[in-house]
Amino acid sequence: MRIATWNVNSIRARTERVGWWLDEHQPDVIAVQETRCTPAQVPGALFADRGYQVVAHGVGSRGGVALASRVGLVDVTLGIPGAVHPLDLPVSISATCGDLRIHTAYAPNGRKVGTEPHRVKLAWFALFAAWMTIDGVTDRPTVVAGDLNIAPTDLDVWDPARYRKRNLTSRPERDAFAALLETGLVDVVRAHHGDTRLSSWWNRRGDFYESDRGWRLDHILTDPTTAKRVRTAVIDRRERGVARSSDHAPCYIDIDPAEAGVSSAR
DNA sequence: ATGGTAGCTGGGCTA
Repeated sequence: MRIATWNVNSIRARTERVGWWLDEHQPDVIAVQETRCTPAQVPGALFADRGYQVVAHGVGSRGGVALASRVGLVDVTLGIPGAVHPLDLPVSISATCGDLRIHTAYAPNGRKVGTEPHRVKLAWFALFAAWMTIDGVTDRPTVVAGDLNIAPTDLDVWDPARYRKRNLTSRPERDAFAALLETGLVDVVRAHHGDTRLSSWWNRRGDFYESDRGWRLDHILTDPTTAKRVRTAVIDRRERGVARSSDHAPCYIDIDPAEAGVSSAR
């Protein structure tokens, strides 16, 4: 089972690249962030022609998420149940795909430490973590995949000292990320790459990609039992270097089948 | 510390 996540920075501008990538990498489920369109504007044939069901959430030209699956797509929840302004953001989708509970999110960017958008970002993380607990992340095979807009450690920033107190890398954001993990989730991409520096996003401006000045903002987390079944975890940085592609690289994991007779419930 | 680009939108904002 292959689960992918990709911030495409406009699904309409990226239809050709996403189609190529789906054909090449054949994910069973793909979580998409920054669709930058309404659910009705998501190009349906992109997914339907390849056998995927798709559900989307978002309000228009900014943000927006989608979840596409060819192994089933049921029990869908858009956003976080019960969230109220300013935390009722259309930035997450939860659904059951085959035997996996999948959550995708495009976390608020936060813009700048100390601002109102940054406070909303931190509060949204607390609420999202609570939603993960309520939905039972440790009770069934679960994957959380998306652009969480946090570089969780110094290994996830090209120049940690330069950005230590800045948006994406600040202490409060890293605490928020750690609190999300404390609901019972494992950062399986980091777990598969040891202490190597990793990036999933490179600023389009200047030569950030060419000089490998990037940040790891896109994440795939699983419950501990599923984490043991993860065979590979890949950040497809090559795709970031292709003409007319997104500023984020696609990421995916391959999950081995559960052993017969071994329950994943704990 | 600043500037650089891309996308949506039809000027400026967000990332």
